[in-house]
Amino acid sequence: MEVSTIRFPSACPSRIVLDHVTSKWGVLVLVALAEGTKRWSELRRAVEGVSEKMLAQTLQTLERDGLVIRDARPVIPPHVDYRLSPLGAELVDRLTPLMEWILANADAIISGAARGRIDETTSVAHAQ
Amino acid sequence: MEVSTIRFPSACPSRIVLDHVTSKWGVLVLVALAEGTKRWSELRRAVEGVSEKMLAQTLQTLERDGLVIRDARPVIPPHVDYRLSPLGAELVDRLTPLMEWILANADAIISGAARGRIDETTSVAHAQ
DNA sequence: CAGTATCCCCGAGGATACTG
DNA sequence: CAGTATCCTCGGGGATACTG
Repeated sequence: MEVSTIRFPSACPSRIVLDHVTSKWGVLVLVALAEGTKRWSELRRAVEGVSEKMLAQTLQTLERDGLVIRDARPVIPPHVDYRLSPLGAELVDRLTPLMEWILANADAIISGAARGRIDETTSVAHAQ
Repeated sequence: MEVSTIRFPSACPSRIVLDHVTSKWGVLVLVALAEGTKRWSELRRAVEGVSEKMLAQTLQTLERDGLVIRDARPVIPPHVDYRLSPLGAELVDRLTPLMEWILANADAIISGAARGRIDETTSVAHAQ
């Protein structure tokens, strides 16, 4: 269970990728695509609250990073599909457990019940 | 491997927690604390590039969420320790695989080599 | 349908100075 | 040492309008 010191030097590609992935909409888009290929309009609905500009920007970033694949079919009306690349799928595999944990624990955390969980392992903590 | 539709409704506690965790410094602080208890000054060094204001703010948010425990000892000079709560440790368990993956793949992603990995599963993709 | 193009605002976040 | 307090900037991100 030793994590052996994960370091993120500040001027490092890892910081950039971290920023892309943890950008406001990045995680949500990636998770939405975990279900499979989706069209633009489906994504807009799946990622509740995202604006057109932000969806476009997020998708472009993820595509440039090689995490998402854009498949535009030259028909009228336009038909564009987005899906995870193999690399993106790997990433989402690591993202999903995190998302499920957050969904499962969010209510307790926000309601403040989390402080009740500071049990045996805690003693004099945060006397503050 | 079916993820069975993870949904994040926009007006939901899960979005708030997600924002806290994926805040610019949230992930980095949590990962830094994965190694164990750390003092303020150690965190400042461990989380390279963080300002005092942002470190304080991030720690306060994480503490309010019950993910981090603050242990202030009333001595002079002041001595304050931060560590993960049991809940925070659970979260970090899900965070660590993600961070390690990002560290391992960041260079390839940023350099653009990622697009080379679009192999057999891809065919006509992103004619762009 | 699937996007750009613009304009604009607010607040996340940085720099600096100060304190118990 | 471990923080506040204050000021200020910059760009993330929203609203709206337009297009192939």
